[in-house]
Amino acid sequence: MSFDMETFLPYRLYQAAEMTGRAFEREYGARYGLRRTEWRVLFNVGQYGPISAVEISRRASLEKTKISRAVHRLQERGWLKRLYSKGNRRTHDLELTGDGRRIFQELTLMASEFNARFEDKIGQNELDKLITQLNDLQLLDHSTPAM
Amino acid sequence: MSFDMETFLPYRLYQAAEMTGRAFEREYGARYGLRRTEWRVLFNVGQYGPISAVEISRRASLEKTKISRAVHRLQERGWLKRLYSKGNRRTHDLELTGDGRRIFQELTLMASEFNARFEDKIGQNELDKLITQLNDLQLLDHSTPAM
DNA sequence: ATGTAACAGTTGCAAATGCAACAATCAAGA
DNA sequence: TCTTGATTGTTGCATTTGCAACTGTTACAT
Repeated sequence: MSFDMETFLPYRLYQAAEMTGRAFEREYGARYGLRRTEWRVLFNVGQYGPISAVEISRRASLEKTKISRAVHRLQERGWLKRLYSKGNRRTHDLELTGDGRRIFQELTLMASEFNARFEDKIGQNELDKLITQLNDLQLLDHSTPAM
Repeated sequence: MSFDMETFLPYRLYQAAEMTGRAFEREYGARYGLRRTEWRVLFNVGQYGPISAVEISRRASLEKTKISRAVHRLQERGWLKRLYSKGNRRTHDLELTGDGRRIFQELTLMASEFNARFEDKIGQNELDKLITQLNDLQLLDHSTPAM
């Protein structure tokens, strides 16, 4: 009876993710034909690449089938390539192409401008604190089933 | 170059929402056959009902087609009913049935237990502040297309 | 009152997603 | 070596979603 849904974490976070995600999508979506899954993969490869799909999955909490499909599409566009050089033939690392890096730079610029819009609304300290706490949350996620 | 994706709000929030949402889903999903959209609607009707679909859409940042479909399914299960009593025939309020209220109580119990697990991990204040700010921004955003 | 726009809810359909199953590869012990 | 189990990535298929278009209703300006 005393429970207030507005304090319920999954509900709140979904709301916030939905609002910010859609807002950002309106900006980049018009410019590039990028889906949300695709820029998430692109960002990960851009920032952490060369990196494998599984590693992206772990980092970004993305399902591996999503990644697999996003990689194919990004590859078709020539923004991403696979590195088969490793000894392990189950996996391969992913890396941005020249075009991919160019898009990545533009996107990160948009992203930091987007972030900046909230910084003065929330206050840098609160934002930093929140992000740190969200990072800690990830450690609690032990049993990712099919990812 | 100085941009760190881990500070990017839509990315971070998506991760956190995904992690917590899935974790909670593993608990209630086994017990009831509820999808995420459905419990969101159920929660809103339970807490704010009688309430219309549009009002839920505004509150919960849920697309109205999602709500429409979720309402149909919840109605089939007998957890939710429509109130046609109002003068305005475009819309109607939604309300939980007796069964619906029972489920709602069980779910809110699970939800507050779930929250309790994270209480010391995340600052409710920061999240509250963020959501409030996001809500304020959404009011200025008149171009929400189909919601 | 009448036409026009806005609104609430629904539906059609293409696209995205989730989950299980799969093939290929590797690891590690009997 | 051989076998069992894990790992990585991919596909098949059913379900869910997003977006636009639609119906029916109301508001509102002229």
